[in-house]
Order: sequence, then C-alpha cells, then structure tokens
Amino acid sequence: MLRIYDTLAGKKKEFVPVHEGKVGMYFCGMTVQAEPHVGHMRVALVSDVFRRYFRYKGYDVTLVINFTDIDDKIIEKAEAEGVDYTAIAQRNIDKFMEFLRFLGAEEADQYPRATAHITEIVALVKTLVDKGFAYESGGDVYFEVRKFAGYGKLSKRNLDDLIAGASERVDIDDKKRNPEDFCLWKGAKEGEPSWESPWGQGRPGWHIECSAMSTKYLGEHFDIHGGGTELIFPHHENEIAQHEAATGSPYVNHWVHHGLVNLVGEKMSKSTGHFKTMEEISGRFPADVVRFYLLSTHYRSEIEFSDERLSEAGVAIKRFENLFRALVRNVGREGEGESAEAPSPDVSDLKQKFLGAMDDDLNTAQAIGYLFELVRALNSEMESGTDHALLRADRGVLRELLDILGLLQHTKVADESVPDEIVKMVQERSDARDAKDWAKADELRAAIEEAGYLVEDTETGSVARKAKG
RNA sequence: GGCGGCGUAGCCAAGUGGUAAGGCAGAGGACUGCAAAUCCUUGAGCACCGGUUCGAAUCCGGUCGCCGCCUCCA
Repeated sequence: MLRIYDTLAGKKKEFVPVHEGKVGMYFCGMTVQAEPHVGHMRVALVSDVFRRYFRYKGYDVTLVINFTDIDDKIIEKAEAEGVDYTAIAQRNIDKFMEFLRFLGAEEADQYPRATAHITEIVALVKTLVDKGFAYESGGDVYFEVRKFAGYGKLSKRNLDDLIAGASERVDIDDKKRNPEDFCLWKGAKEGEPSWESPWGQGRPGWHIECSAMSTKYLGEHFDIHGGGTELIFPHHENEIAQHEAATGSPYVNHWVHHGLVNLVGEKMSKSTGHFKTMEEISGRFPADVVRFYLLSTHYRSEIEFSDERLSEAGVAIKRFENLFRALVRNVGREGEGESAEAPSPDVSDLKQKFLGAMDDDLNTAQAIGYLFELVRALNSEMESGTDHALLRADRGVLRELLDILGLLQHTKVADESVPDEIVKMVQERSDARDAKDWAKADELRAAIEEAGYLVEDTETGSVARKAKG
C-alpha cells in the first residue's frame, strides 16, 4: 500500500487516486527572476521521482509545473537591463529546462506560465469578488481572509497569531481592509506590463495563478500539489483559500512539501545572494552524482549542500558503475540475450524491500540502502561464478529499480571503446606481465594513464577505460 | 514574540514501541607481481533530564542547541 505524507493532515495517508488509474500532480516551479540554483532542482527531482514511481505502479500520470513569469523583481530586472520582461523570463526558463535535461528528469506534461493564463485568472478573481470573498480597492483586488473560515489549516496558524507576527513587519497598506488580506490582482503602475480586467489594467498577484492553472490542467479536485516547505505559508495556504472559497469543494488530496537545500547550514536564497547556481554545479559534477546526492536524503528532510557531500556521492556512484562494467565483461551488455529466468531469492527479497521503502512516502534514502545491498549481492554472485542467465536476471532487477530513481541511465549505453593505440599498449603490457617484466609493465601502465586511461587487470584479462567519468 | 520541524557512530543518513539499514572515511584480512576493482571482518545504544510501559532512539513533559515560516523565495 502506497502511503504519502500530507501536510494538511499532518501525517502519512494511503494514496487513493481521485480518478481510478490516474494521478494528477501540480508542483510550484520557480519565479523566473534569476537563474535556477540547486534548490530549484530539488523540486524537479522530487516531482520526477514521484512520477516515475507512480508510473511504475501502473498509473497514468499528469505532471504540471508552473513558471511565475511576472512579478516585481522580473519587472525591475527588465527595466535595469532595458529589455522586455519576457526576455528575462524566457532566459531563466530556458536555463531551468536545460538543467532539467542535465539531471535526466523527464519534461513535465505542462509548464503553464502566469501571463498565458490571464483569462482564467481574471475569471477566478471575478468569481471570488462575486461570491463576496474578495473586494476591489483602488485598482487592486484583495482576498478578505476573515471571510474564509478554513484559513490557516494548512500552516496550522490562526489569524491572531498571524496578525501578531505580522504587525511588526508589514506596512499598513490602506488599500486593504485588514492587514492579513492578500492581493489577487494588482493595478498597474505607469509603464508596467499589464492586462485588461474588470478592475482596470493590472497583473495577477502571486498566489492566484496556481489556483487557476492547476485546476485548468488537473481539474477542480486532484491528487498531489507540491513545492518547497517555504511555500506552505502563505502561498499554499492562500491557494486553498482561493480554491475552496471559489468552488466550495476540496482542492487536493496530498500536499507534498520537500525540505530546503541548505548551504553551510543556511537556506539558499536569491534575495541574500547565498546560493549555488546549477550552472556552477553542472559544470563540476556529473548529473548522476547530483541526482544521487539529492535522492540520498528523504525528500521531506532538509539537505546540506557541500562539495564534500557531492564527492561522497561520486564515490557511491562509482560502485554502481564498476558493477555494471564488470557485468558487461562477464555476461555481456544489457538487452543482449536477457533470460526469462527468475532472479535469485536474495535479489527478489531486496526488490520487495526497495518497493516497500518507496511505498512508505517515497523513502528514497532507505531504498538506496537496499540498492547497495543489491550491488554487493551481484558482486558476490560474480565472484562465486554464478550462472550467467541468473546474473542477467538479477542485473535486470537492479536496472528496474534504478530506473525508478532515474539513476545510472548512462550506463545502459556506456561507450567503453578506447583508441587502437591504447589497446595496443594494454596488449604490450599484458605481454610484459606474462614475461614477468614488471618494470616494463609499470612503465606502460604509467604511459596509459598519462594518455588519460586507467588499466585494470580483471579476471578476463587487462582492460582499459577512460579515466574520470 | 507566534507557528512548524530537527538533534542517531569521525562525516552523511534510514529507522517512530521490542534490544540500531545503508553510504563515505578508518582499521584488519582475502585476491593481485604491485595496483585497481571486488569480497570478508570491524565501530554508536540514539542531545540532556524526568515520566509512561514488561520493554523507548521511537510515546508524554521539561531543558539546551540548530533550522524553517510569519516578508519575494523550491
């Protein structure tokens, strides 16, 4: 039974799809005011793994990730650079997509942008005004929080706490009836990008787009809505208010929030300049390493980002790569003569444990632990000369599970070819070793390494491969 | 100040009532001409104090420390 934590319920709940056999998921992507950092990649990965696992379980999955492509900072940047706001947005969206591909995350089914859904947003705001939950004031439209009884149920706050906390920091805006009210529609200032509405030229507030776009693509009631924990309040709290006030019906079954990525113990944040861009990371570490690193902690936990952590992940990934390489030498490439034989009992057992971990709120950290046990099992089987057909079957299980996490995809088609020149040197070294001319053998090994290759003396002879990567 | 969360071996990280997965690092051993890879062996009683229980890392109360949210933010 698949159980998934729900922030609203405050506990894990059995996953029961709204529509038989289908899963609808909406994750809050990024406000494309600046280039993506590692934190943004976590939502991409979490959503990717959720989708992969649901698919593995046989569901037909629809994944929607939005881009907020209009806000104060984007407008500011556009003005500073003297370009249209769409140029800033597009540039950062392109980067986001680029890093998604880098990480091996499949594209979502939809990437809706706020500015492409003004019609839906205006309609929703209008409904809220008509129903008395929102009011127009000086060209802006605000949601009147007091009118919505359930406000605070997601973030577990009550209005009095909010007002007490906010009183010191929030400027009193005389356009609002109450300090806790939030903006649905923002009247345009001179020269700002704007759209027509019943309340004059303006643009959407931040929260309203997600209510409008999620229901457009997934229906009024869908399965999973996710994002980082920092979005619980106010963003997701406000989304619930907007949706339930407008429709009178429940919004989503599972609110999924992943932990933040910290840098040296502190939140990565665009506003403080304290962050690592994906640009930097993708240039220094292989995709699998970054992916493994981000998945080796449960998605709801915070995760500390550091070079040391990534280096460790690199060592771990090598264990998998070494295993696949050894398996190719021993029993041939994947997909070549796979047998229909059943996997060994130990391997089957580990597979069940892996799936059990995934069923328990997508516990990838625990699941990866079983993956390592699987690696050891396969290495041991090779050492003890296990039947090739069985080894291939067992490898198939490992592959099946790695695919759920989207790891080690490149090893399927690993190009192990080396230049003739290197092959020749390896052969010469083998001859030298046969002649017990160790000095010459070592000299050749050094020369091969000099050329950027590593030699290993395996059970089936000496082989070379490209060093690093 | 209010709300939420966290504190497990040198480091990272699972485990949420029955005597602590896994990874990295370290140590010893096997294999190897040497190495690489691999395999085997090896480490903690779970921040602290008190309570509930036959039994707690796991539940309750308190203390200390850390983090997030309350303001744009994955």
